[in-house]
Amino acid sequence: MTKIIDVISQMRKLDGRFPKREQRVADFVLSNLERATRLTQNEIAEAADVSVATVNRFCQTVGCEGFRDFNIRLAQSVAVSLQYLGGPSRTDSESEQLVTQVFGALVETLNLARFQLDSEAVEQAVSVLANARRISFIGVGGGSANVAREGANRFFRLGIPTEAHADGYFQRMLASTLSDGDVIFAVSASGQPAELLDSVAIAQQYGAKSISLTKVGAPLARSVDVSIEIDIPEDQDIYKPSASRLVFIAIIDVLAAGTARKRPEVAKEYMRRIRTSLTAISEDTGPKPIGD
Amino acid sequence: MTKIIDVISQMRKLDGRFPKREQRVADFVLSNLERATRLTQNEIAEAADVSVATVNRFCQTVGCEGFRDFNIRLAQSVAVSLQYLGGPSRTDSESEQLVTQVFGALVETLNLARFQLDSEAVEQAVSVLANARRISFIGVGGGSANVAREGANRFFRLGIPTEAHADGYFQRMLASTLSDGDVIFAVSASGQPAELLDSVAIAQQYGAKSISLTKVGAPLARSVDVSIEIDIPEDQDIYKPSASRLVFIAIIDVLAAGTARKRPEVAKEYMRRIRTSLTAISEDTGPKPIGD
DNA sequence: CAATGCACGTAAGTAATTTTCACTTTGAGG
DNA sequence: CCTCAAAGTGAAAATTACTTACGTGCATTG
Repeated sequence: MTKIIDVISQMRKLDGRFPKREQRVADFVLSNLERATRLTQNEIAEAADVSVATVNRFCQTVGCEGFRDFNIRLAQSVAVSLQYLGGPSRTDSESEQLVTQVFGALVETLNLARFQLDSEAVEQAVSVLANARRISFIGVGGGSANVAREGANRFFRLGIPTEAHADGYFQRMLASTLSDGDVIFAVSASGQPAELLDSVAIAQQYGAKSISLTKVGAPLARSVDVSIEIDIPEDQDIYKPSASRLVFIAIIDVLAAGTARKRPEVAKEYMRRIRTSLTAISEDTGPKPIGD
Repeated sequence: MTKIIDVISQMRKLDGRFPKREQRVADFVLSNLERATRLTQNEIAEAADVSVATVNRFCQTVGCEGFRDFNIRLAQSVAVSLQYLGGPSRTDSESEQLVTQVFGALVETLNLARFQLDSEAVEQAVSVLANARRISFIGVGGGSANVAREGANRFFRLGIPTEAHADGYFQRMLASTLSDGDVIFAVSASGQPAELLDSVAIAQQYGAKSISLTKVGAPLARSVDVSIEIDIPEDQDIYKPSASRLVFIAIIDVLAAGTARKRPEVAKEYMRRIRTSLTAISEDTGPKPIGD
């Protein structure tokens, strides 16, 4: 059996060369793509005025195993096509384009970042965070400060005392109150602010562990115990949003999820609930640790 | 019958609140999305170790008419998701898997949100924002307050005076100082906080325009001039990565990008000024993300 | 004008889905 | 602790859908 990736193209390819009655089926399906998706074999047969068997044969001609298979593949092809077509008979308005552009850029950047993430660093960071008695997130400047707040907002839900500060002086003072078992988590898109470098140095001096989330090769990255580094091409077009903050927040999410998983009181519930598309979509590799 | 946009999100939304046996089905399907697509009802029942009837009921619980319907919808959702998740990256390491999971979920949610965005509302919001003399972002609770800050952080770069407040009393007082030409922008995941509703009402009373970013059908949404509404699977589970905030921020990005487009000269000049004020601080003068 | 091969529909056979119904569990209120 | 109502569940019947086998007809070719 030939493995067909996209039934719609396959139908188009064979269009005109189907046996007479099967051609009728093809005609009907191709001109009623969305509707055909919801119909049964019988209904399609009736609509195209052919026998049920012909419809079934049509499915096989097209490369599917039978109607069941065809139906699923058609639904998928249609769903994918609709993405590109932006829905039935809808012209993209300016604002729709805007939305598509911005979201597209974000998704693209997220994907890019995903493959840059050093999983070893993530693992180390998670292990530090999971054992933290207290986590102080620091960041300066609107964006990074917000990411720091987001971090505090996320980790306190895991039962770890957290705080976030954007004030450079306060950060330094705070750092000097940390000690063994505490963690200082510095966020910076540039990785250069002296406040952060100072604070990290002070915290380390008093025995706290340090983690940074910043760009590749930044001074900050070199000064911490665990460094998570991302190189995101900042769009020079000022009208395009910078995706870096979003990526940072996504990474915070990853760390939080990983930490939750490591915390015993949380782990069980977490394991049951956390479900995301990718593990599920890519064929499962082994017995799952998840079960009720 | 409820109109379901995306069964996967729907399943996630209800995850944890299904009847016991149906939950088993949900668990299985969510962890084997792609595979589930090709299985029959019987096979799924067997795999989840429940009766066929339960599987069928599960489909209805999720908002589908029956298994057939569910099967098709699932196939479509999966197909769409696969588009954005890139190739099947074989990851063995646990932390790599974690990264993929979290990022995958985020991307999926972003994608979902994108098609929900009412472009007309976006257009209206942009036009209001572009003509604003001043924008006050308000939000309460960790997440929404952060989104509000993010909004202020984004729009002040376009040369519009902005501010963000998370304090309910302050919000109300602030609202009473607004007037014609000002804009109050309320952010809320739930759309219910009295602080926000009050503030919006007060601001409107004094002639300010109001915009809200919240969930579909929320009280807040009904009380404003321009409402941007999104229905994302609520995170009942605090251990799950919360995509909703990310989506909100993405939408803020869209609005900011749209607004920037409407006032090109102004925005450019302000961005330049901000950039120079930053380069004065750090030695690096090369192009870099504006605002740490 | 056979003989051959393909196309097609009918109908039988098989499988999957939906519905029904009776039994169980759960939880609220005595 | 009991009782009752409501909700959840599986077995099996009923329905519906899909697949296959088979025979007819039609066109092409030798």
